[in-house]
Amino acid sequence: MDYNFHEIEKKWQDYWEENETYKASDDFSKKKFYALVEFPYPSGHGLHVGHPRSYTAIDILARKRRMEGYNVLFPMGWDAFGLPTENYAIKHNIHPKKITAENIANFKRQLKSIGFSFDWSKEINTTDENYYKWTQWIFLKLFEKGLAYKQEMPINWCTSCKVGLANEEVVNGVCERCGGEVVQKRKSQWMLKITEYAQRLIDDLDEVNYIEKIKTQQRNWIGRSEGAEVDFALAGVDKKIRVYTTRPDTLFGATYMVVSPEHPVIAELSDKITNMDEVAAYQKEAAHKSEFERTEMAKDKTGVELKGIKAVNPVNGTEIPVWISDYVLMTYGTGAIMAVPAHDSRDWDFAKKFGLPIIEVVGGGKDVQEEAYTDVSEGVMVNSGFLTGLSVKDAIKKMIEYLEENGLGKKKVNFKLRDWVFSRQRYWGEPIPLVWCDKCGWVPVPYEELPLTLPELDKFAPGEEGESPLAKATDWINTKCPHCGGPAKRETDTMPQWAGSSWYFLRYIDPNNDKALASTEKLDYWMPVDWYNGGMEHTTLHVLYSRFWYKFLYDIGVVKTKEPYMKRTSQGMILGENNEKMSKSRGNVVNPDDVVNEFGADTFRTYEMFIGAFDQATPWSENGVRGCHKFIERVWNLQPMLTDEDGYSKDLEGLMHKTVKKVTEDTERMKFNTAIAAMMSLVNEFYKKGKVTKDEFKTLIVLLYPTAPHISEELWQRAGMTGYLHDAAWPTYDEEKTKDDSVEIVIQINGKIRGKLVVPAEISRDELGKLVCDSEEGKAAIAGKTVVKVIAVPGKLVNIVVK
RNA sequence: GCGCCCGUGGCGGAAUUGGCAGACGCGCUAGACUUAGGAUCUAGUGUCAACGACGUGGGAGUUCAAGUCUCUUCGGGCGCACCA
Repeated sequence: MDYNFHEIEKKWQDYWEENETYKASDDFSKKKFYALVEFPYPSGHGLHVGHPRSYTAIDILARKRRMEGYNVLFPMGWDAFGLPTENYAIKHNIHPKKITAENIANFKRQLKSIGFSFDWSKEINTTDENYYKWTQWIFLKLFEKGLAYKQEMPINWCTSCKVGLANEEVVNGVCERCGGEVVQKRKSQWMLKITEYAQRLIDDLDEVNYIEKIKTQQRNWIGRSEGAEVDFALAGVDKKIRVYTTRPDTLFGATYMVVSPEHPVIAELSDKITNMDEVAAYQKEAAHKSEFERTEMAKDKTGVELKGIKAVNPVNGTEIPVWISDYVLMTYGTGAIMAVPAHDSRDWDFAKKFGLPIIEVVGGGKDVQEEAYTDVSEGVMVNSGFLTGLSVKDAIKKMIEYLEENGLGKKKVNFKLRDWVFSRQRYWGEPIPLVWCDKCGWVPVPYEELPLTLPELDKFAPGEEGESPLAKATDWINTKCPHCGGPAKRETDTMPQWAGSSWYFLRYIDPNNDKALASTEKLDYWMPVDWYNGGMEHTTLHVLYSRFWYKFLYDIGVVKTKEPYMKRTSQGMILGENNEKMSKSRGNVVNPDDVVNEFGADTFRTYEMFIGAFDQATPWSENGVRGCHKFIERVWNLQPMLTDEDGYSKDLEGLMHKTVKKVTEDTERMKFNTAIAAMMSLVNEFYKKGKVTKDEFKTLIVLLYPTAPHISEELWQRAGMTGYLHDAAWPTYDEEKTKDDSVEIVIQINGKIRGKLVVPAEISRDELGKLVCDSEEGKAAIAGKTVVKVIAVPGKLVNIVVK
């Protein structure tokens, strides 16, 4: 009766597949549970041990929900458009479609070998024409509603991928994907107006149950701030410069202005500016700096005064100089600021460097000539005319009222979030279904002509200047305008990888529908996703983008809820044995195939969950894997200890109920490591006794089933239980029976442990105190001293304070 | 620089509301068995000058009682990074 996991795991994987055990039901009268994990990008490297950490966790929850009577949808698919495949295609001159198919086959084999309870009948692939037809459909809807627009603008250009990047894809000034240098390049790009949804993307976070860290990151990324726009007149010129400030209260302390080097006012005033050569040189210098250099330069401020120009402070009429500096960004606010060096550290640095005046307007801090006073929660306004004496909070309110009454400015909310750069000059992505007609402008490809499929090419590399590979497909490009019938050209840009993943969870619901992205009936039943787990790295990319698309689909009536995901959790990273990030170059990569072959899928799954706290990074340990394998084998070897007795034996009844409670609760809290520890302890108890009743064994393997499904099913069958384990119900526990009749109480004297006493569990505070004081241990401790106080905590301890 | 999280044995990590620190696993030690193995079972395993004392990065504080709360400091991680 050796534990032959190869045989057992194959047997049950085949059984589940043949019988479609985990197929979601179309019975919409049942309560539903939509469990979702991020679908993988099928790279050539195969599955990483990090993928199964997320998948096993949600698989455990999906299996538990089925046992609790839910109709569960737990699907899987492939996010298969993307650069690595395309780069491989370019290098080896193989069609990306072919590479994608091979990679998917490998991923699928690996996932199946681990025994996840995916409903494979719902499998999707973002590169399927019948899938991206609907990605294109959503894009056309966005275009129709004015949320997609083309604009010439400076974009983040990855010099290595030769592709434009969204702001979200630039990390520390380098490409998020390849680490290549990112420079600014002017290009005409398709943009999506995610900014129009900024406020709703913040507000509706209140309605969902994401872990707090994710909510915070989303809020920070959207970056809402409240303040005011203020117009500064220019002396002797009929022109105004508008600034945005979150601190209108400090307006009396504005001693100069700064506009960004790209600000249009500079060109408009070029005949008034007396040092235009110097200014132009600075503009040129700023334009040549890459994003990386601009952030590197953060320490030392540079700038040039616009000589011949003076602005007028609207509240006190003072004339103040105007400067240009690249610390002011054209992409935020109005591209111009009022500088208050006394209460802003950046302005302070600039003022000190260029000898500009510093006027204190909020009192109560240190000398503003020495340091900017920015934390003004306690401050009171000084030198500020009608604001003097007010708190900062009241001063902000009063100043906004004043500005609005006098037509000098108004209250304004700003966001850091920028519109989403949606064009990629690449082959392996969804073609943007638009046509350029010289007469009609941008015309959408008619819905009935979707999908607009990729043209067949034999070379996939982008042009040196970054033009799309599609630009070479002349037969494909030249077409007729759907509107006027005249000659027209297709858009050659494709969509970014985030397009397909922004709505994939909707397609799972109805993957073969050719009339709609999914039927309304099915969408209404299954949405929203009940529990979504994935990596932290997708918080400001995928999660934000997909929430935006979902809200748009809500607005046009496709879906009925405001938010796609009710709950979002995140797993920690699995590191190499040396505590470093797993990577080929570090030589510390663990291949899931090797673990499954040597120890089996059940051991692999158990270890993935036992490795450490689910949300924290933890190093891999082969000895840890062996420990879990030993546990699985110990469960197997309980078989000869099985008795014919029914029910729980008297001495283990409490422990059985406690274990059911612990595993049930810990699973819901994603404390998988402690749930497994509880099962290990239970098995240890069975070994100590040398026997286990049928019902005790049954409870154990039901609890173990979500974590280690193959061995559990096998043991269920071998023990002669009726039916199949996957049809069994999740065990219940009796709260009363989890409580012991008597408990051991710790006796403390002045906080030090001096003894222990077993007392009845149900006992009042007073009784407990008395009982302990009257006990031998208590008496001994008190002897010869005065009792000052007795603190009794039922079920825990009694602390006697003596003198 | 700002914001958030984390510092617990030789290691991974436990510890609802402040209430026996170190569950569970690894490793280590000893024993049993034996077809001699990376097998299995049993027992032990925080530290020390050891019937006691000390112990959750360091220092202070609140409390009858602190890993848990407060302040401070050091170390590590993540996020944002000139966002006005």
